[in-house]
Amino acid sequence: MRDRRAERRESTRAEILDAAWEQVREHGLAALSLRDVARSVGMQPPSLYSYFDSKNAIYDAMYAQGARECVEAQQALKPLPDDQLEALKALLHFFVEFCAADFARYQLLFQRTIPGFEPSPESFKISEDNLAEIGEMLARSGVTDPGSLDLLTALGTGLADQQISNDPGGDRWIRLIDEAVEMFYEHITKKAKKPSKGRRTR
Amino acid sequence: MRDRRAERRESTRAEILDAAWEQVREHGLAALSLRDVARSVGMQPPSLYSYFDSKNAIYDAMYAQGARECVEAQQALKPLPDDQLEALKALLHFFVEFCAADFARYQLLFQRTIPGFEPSPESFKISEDNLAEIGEMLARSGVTDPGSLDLLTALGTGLADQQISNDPGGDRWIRLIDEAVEMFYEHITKKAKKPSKGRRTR
DNA sequence: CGGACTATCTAACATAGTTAGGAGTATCGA
DNA sequence: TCGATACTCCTAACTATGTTAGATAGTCCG
Repeated sequence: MRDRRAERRESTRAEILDAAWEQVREHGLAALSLRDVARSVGMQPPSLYSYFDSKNAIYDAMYAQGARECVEAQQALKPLPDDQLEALKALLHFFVEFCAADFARYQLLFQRTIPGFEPSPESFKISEDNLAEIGEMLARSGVTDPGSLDLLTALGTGLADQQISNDPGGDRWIRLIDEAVEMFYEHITKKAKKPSKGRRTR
Repeated sequence: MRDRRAERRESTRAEILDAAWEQVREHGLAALSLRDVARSVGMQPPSLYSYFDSKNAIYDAMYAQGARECVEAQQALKPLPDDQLEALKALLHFFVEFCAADFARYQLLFQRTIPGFEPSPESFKISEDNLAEIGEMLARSGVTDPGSLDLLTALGTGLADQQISNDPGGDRWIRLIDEAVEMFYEHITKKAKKPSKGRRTR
């Protein structure tokens, strides 16, 4: 049975990634040490290279893993409430809470923290597809024009960033999500009514 | 003249910091290499230790420098427009553009990117005082309650983060600042009119 | 059993931050 | 002016990092 081998290999890979996540959650994303990872799975450092081509390959696998977790968490949202306002609230809650749940993962997925590391096209595609789907969800919730989409994105990332940076474990910014979405929703509905293109204000 | 020495020392420190900034802007904040810095100022690596206690001490000095730059850029805003809406716009423009102007500086000041580095109390105080002053400015512009302040903070950091992460050199999110502030301002003025504490919506 | 494949090891290399200790030079008090 | 002091800069070396090369043992298949 050749599968036995592949299976064992895959499980060792997973073990290594688990150890890496633990490391990274403990000491910071950029502080990942191959030697410590190796030690914690009972190997010598060079042995890791049978499973990953480099340290960045490990980061890449972690990125893909994190992105897949994001997809899963997002699937759990479906079906979205019919009410557009509620749907938006649900989406933003999902995003902020996903980010706040794991700082290292947040950094890996959404910040350019590690010099020399960029997710591989395959890994990045997971995020990209996910983003596209969120875009569709938003479109179905009435957010169509690019500007509004950017604005909502900024609002979401801002809430997530503040939450995880300044109140990890708390809910200071999470509590603001509903209010923020209401503000945003009122704004775009008003904008839709009077599409005064040439801005006259001031 | 003992001053001569101190002066020369100070100028060498500045030279080192300049080299460090260049490094960091080129290769990423976390990729700062003492050896390269030393080489670029014409020294051997250990010689840097006459000027800074450690690599983190260099980061700390850079942090202080960045924070001071932030203070300066902010002073240039005064006097703020009397009109509250315009004042808020000016403040957010200042912040987003300050962030977008230098990614490495942004990371150093506003993200926890480097494991093991925390700004020293003295350096952090610069940021803190600055933040306090921004708080006052906002209060004078009508943003008083903590929730609204947090909301605006999230909006600002979100715009800045999206701008510098996804459109460096462009103005995609900068263009949204005015709209975002208008949205926010309308929201808080409306909230002030009917302070319905117990939320009844939904 | 023999041969291929694979996982793992040890040894070693380059580079990183950092420390120790010494050589040379400017500064200051007497 | 002279000797002591302090300071700057150096070389050498230590530890830790990611990574490569090459050898060794174990496992699977014909």
